[in-house]
This record gives sequence, C-alpha cells and structure tokens, in this order.
Amino acid sequence: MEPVITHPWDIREADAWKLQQHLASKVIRHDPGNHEIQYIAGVDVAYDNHSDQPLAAAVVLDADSFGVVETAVSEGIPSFPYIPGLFSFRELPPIIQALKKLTLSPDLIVCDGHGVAHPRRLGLASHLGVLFEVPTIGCGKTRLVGEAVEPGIHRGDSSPLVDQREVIGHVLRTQDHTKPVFVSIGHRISLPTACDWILKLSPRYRLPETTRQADQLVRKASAARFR
DNA sequence: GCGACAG
DNA sequence: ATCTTGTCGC
Repeated sequence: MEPVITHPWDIREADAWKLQQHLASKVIRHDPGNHEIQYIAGVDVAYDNHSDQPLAAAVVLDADSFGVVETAVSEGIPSFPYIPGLFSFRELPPIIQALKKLTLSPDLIVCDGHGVAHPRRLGLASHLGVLFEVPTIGCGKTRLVGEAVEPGIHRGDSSPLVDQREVIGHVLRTQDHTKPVFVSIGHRISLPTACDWILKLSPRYRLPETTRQADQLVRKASAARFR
C-alpha cells in the first residue's frame, strides 16, 4: 500500500497549519459509488517512555468475520512532539510506514482519533485518507472540538457534534450505559455510513475491533522492542 | 488573560 | 500515550 501524496515531515509548526488548510480542501465527505468493502484496517501508535520513539501497528480485518488477516509494524521513525491540533504530524510517519508494509490494500481504515472533527477539519483520519486516497473514519475516545448533548444511554444512540454551526461528527454510544465515542468523516465516506461501520465493528466492546486489535498488537510489539 | 487541548 | 492482572460487580 503506497501513499498518493507525500510531504516533508520535518516541518515547522507554522507550515503544518498551512498544509492542513490545503489538504482539508481535498477531503471528500460522501460515500463512493459501488464500493465493496472486503478489508478494514485499524492503526495505532505507542511510544517508548524514555526516547519517545514511536512504533505503529496496522492490522487488517476481514469485513465479514472481523478476523485478522494481516499485520505490520513500523520501526526506526523519529519522534515529533505532541501538539493538540497537529496530532497527525506525530502519528502519521510511523503509521504510513506500517501501512506500506502491508501486501493487502484496505478498503477502509479506522483511526484512533478524529477526522473532520478538528479545528481546521483535518484530523488524523482525514489527513491519512487524503494521502492514500482511501476511505477513512475517525473514531476518538474524547472530544477535541465541538459541542454535543449527551446521547441516549443505549447502543446505537447518538447526537450531533457541532462546531461553528457545522455538524462535524456524531457522539455515538456503542454499548449500553458505556461512555460514547466520537465518530467523524475521515475521507471518502458519509457520516451515516461511518457511524454504521463503527457500530458494526463494536459488537461487544466500547471501541471498534479494528482499534482493539491494533492496540493489542502495538502494545506487544513495543513491549518487545523497548524492553 | 484564562481555560481547553485527539493520543 | 504511559503505570497494569486479576478481580469485583451488574
């Protein structure tokens, strides 16, 4: 799997802001026609406590069984500091390297973080989607921007996440009486379809299986490498 | 000026 | 993000 667009990652904060503004204009917020989804990928990143070196894991699941069909991990990627709003500049370099190692091409990628639910509408999921020209969904555990009323307490209940009078995502309850997740369009998908997938990918736990599998793998890989 | 701030 | 397995409770 190869990115369609590449950038320098040794970029200064001032230029990163400008780049986000440019890439945000390329985000497609609707479903593609006749798009069969066979493989869904999940990605996650862990950091070494002392060197702060990142390690990303990419996991590909079969869209019907949710079984893991392929995995890959990155290595030797330099770290970029965590700056709210510039999260993708910290996590994408290792994630891209892991994705490039995959032999299968995912038809959809679910990210641990936001898509357009971002100050400049280019969170991690959208940034990744535009670079690879692949459908992506942002599924965050906490809010970055926007306001929403508390959704109902049952699985499937949701409420719109609004910022500057624009609906930028949905706060979705994936399990009864469990804290909701923040779903947003990443790229090449509609918000309703994104929510359908997140709900379908979360049959038993709060977070989607893609995120859970990627998290498990990255945790083990980083424990093995940074010990 | 103060608080908020994906992972 | 990271500290951290089994265990108590609905």
